Amino acid sequence: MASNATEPMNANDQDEISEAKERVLDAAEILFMRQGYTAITLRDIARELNMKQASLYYHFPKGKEQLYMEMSQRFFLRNRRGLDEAIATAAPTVSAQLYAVAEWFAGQPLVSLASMMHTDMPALQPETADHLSRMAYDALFVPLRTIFIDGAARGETRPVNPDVLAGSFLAIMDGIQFGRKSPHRPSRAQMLDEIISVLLDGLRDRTQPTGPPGISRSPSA
Amino acid sequence: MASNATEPMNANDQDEISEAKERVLDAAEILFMRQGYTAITLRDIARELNMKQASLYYHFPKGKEQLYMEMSQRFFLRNRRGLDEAIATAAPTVSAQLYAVAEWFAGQPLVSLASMMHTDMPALQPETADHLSRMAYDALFVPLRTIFIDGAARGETRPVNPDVLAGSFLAIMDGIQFGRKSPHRPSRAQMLDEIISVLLDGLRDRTQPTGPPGISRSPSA
DNA sequence: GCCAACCTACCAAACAGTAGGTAAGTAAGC
DNA sequence: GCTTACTTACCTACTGTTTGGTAGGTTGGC
Repeated sequence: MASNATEPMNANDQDEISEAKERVLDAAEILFMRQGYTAITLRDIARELNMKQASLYYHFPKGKEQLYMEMSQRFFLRNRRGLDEAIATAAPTVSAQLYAVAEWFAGQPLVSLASMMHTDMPALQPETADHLSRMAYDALFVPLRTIFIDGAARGETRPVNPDVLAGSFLAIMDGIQFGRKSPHRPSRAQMLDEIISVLLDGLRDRTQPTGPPGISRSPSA
Repeated sequence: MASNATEPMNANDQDEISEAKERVLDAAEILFMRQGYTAITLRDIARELNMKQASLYYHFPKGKEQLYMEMSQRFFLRNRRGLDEAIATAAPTVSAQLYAVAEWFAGQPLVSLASMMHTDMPALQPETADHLSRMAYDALFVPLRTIFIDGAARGETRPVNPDVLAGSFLAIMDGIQFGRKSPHRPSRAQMLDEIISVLLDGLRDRTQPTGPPGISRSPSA
C-alpha cells in the first residue's frame, strides 16, 4: 500500500504539499510575518522566488487570502508541535518548561503575533480571521496556559490566573526585539534568565530587613 | 503684546494647530493606530471625516507620510507627558508607579506598538522611521526605565536590567488585549493586580516548606 | 503525450498625488 | 456699509502607478 516516500508520487488523492508549493509558502511566511498582509504584495513574494506574480495562482488558485491562510495554518501547526514537544521534553517545573518554550521561539523566525492579530485580521474575510484566531489560540496560548496550570497543580506556584500569565509571557516573547535602542543591551539568553527569574521569584529585594508591609497599592481604598 | 487667546488670531507666524487639522489628526490616529500605515488609505480617513481624499492635502501637502508622521509625533508627545505626570504624582514605590502607568495606558486608546514598529516602519522613508523610533523610545521606554532604576536605587528591588524590565512591562501593556478568547476572562483591573503582584513578589508559592533549592535551569549547565 | 510548473499579456479597481476651482469668512480702507 | 484683498477649508476632475486577479500559452521531465 505505501511505498517509500521520496519521489513525487502523488498516489494518494489526499492534500499533499509539493516541494514547489512549500518553497512558495516559505517565502510568503518570511515576508508576510515580517511586514503583514496588506504591506506585502503578491509581486513581492514572486520576486523573492524569481518568478512571476501570476504563477502564484497555480499553487493558490483562490489568490492572496488563500496563500496567507495556508501559510498561517502551517506556521501555527509547526509551533503547536514544537511547543508541545519542547514542554514534554523539559523537566516538569515551570522554570524548565518556560526555558524550553523560550528556546523554541528563539529558534524560530518569530514574528509579531500582535501585528498579525491586530493589523492583518481586519483585512481578511471574517471567517478566515476567525479560523486563524482560533488556531493562534490553540497553537500558542494553550501550551503556555497548561504550563502554569500544571505548575499550580503541583503546588509549585501560587494560583494566579493562567490566562493572564500565558498572555503576558507570550507578549514578552513577542516583543523581545523591542529594546533595540539601549546601548548596553544584554544577550537574548541573559534577558531570558532575568525575565524568568523575575517571573518566578519577583523583583522585590528580599535580602533587606523587609520594608513597611502592606503598601501594595497607592491611595484611596 | 498678547491679547486673550480665544478667536482665530493668527498673529504669530509660529506653527499653530487649527481645529480642523486636529480633527484630521484625531481620525488618522484612530485608524492608523488600529490597522497600521499600509492598511489604511487616505480615502478611509477622509470617509471618516465626511470629506474627500484630496482635501487632506490642504492640511498635509506632503501627503500620507506627513500625516502619519505628525499624528505619531502628537501621539508620542501626549504619552510622554501623561506618563511623566502619572509617575511624578504616584507614590515613590515601584508598585504605585507601575499602577499609575497602567492606568494611564488604560485611559488611552492604546494601540499595538509592536505593530507600529514592526509593520509600519519598513513602509516609511528611513529618516522618518528613525525619527519615530527615537520618539517611541523617549516617550514610552524611558519613563518606564526610570521607574525600575529608581526602585533599585531606593533598595526596593534587586538590580535587574532596567531595559529588560521596561521592555517586558511595555510588551505586556501592549499585548493585554490578547486574551480575548478565554471564557472566564478577568477584568483589566484584576489582570493588572495579578501582573504587578507577580512582577514584584514572584509566582513561586512561598507558603510551602520550599521545594528543592537551586533547580532554576534544566540540564547541561 | 501528459502534467506539473511556470510564463506572457492583459484587465478593472484602487491607490497616492496634482491642478484648479469655489464658497464662506475676515480684515482693512475709505 | 460697501468694496477689495486675502485666507481657510474644502470640492471636482484628473493622472500615472500599483494592486489582485484572469486567460491562454510554453516548456521540460517522466
